[in-house]
Amino acid sequence: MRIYLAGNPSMYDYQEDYDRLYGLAKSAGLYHLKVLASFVDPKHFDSVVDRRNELFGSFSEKQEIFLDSGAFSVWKSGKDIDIEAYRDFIDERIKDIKVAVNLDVIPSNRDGSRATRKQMDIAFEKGLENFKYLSENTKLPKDRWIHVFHKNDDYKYFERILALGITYIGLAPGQGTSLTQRLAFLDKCMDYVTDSKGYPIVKFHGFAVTGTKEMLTYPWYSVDSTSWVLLGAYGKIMIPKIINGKYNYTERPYTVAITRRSNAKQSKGQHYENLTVTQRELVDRYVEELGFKYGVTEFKIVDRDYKLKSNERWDAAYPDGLSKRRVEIIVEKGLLNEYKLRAQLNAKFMFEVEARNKIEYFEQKHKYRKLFI
DNA sequence: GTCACCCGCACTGCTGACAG
DNA sequence: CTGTCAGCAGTGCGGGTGAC
Repeated sequence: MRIYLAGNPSMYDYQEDYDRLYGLAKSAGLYHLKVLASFVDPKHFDSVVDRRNELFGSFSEKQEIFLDSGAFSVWKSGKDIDIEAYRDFIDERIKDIKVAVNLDVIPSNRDGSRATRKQMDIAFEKGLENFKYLSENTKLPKDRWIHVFHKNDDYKYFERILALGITYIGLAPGQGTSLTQRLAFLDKCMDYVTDSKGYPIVKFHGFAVTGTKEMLTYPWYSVDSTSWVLLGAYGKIMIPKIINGKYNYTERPYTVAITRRSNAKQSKGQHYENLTVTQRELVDRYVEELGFKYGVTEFKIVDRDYKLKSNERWDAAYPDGLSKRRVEIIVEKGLLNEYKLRAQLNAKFMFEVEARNKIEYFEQKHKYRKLFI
């Protein structure tokens, strides 16, 4: 399974961040840094390529970019994507694109009402037309185009998709739905993309498959995940469980909140400061082994109209609700005060999952959920 | 003709919602 | 956490209007 890192484009603003990320991927035994970029944010795509170029020279195989068309988010904003612009974008950057997502047509109405069967059929056919157009009119070969099957799509569409010889299918369980619903959707999809024994018959990609549970339950060819950045943004770091004295990357990791501003501090056991001495030692060891530092951060209360210095930032709330605010002073950069560093540390977990979660894992474990129940 | 006032328009900046 | 974007308020300018 390939894990494409999705998420905050500003992760690639600085070379040192890219270098550290690549270093961590390499330390997990991976040869490629895999990144998901979206057509709607060309700057993201280009800065990822620039950073790679700076590290390895003008062209290198050390990176794979998964290009998302962004059809869903653009549709949500009420706009349309120009298919010719998408085609040109791809041809201009063909060297750096490993795989691209078809410009799918979203069937449901923007006001949230459910589309009729007829509207869905039309949207599906339109999506297939786009697939045909893009795979025939760009330099990207057909087997590197993904066609997406959405949460509310009719399962009969799978037969059409497969009959057209599409060999890479995206499964989109949808955001905001519960884990149970997501797993139910994916179980059903497995009837179409795997054989009777549960082995994949085509490649399939899991869109926004963020949880370890989903990642490890199905024989994905690839997934994309934002959890490394998001957890980092929420002030958390991912620490692998230790089983028989070794780090384990097939179980859900501990997520430990470490920032002093974090609200998770109140919820029991989740915050670094609430861990037992032994647990804390394990976290410290992991952080140190990966070459990260906690850093030093201090707080002070100031007037509302205080002007921040370059090493300062506002803390979330106004402590007295009126004239005063709290400022965080970054004395030394580290995991405590830099979300990018936390995200990088979290990416290491992803890299290790990917390095271990080869197809053999599924063969040995005899795959997907249905068989476990 | 001059002045005060009003209104529309473009622009700026703030805020909240939302996504990655 | 950070960036983006829509929506809204505030500002400032120019032109039109009416009172004197």
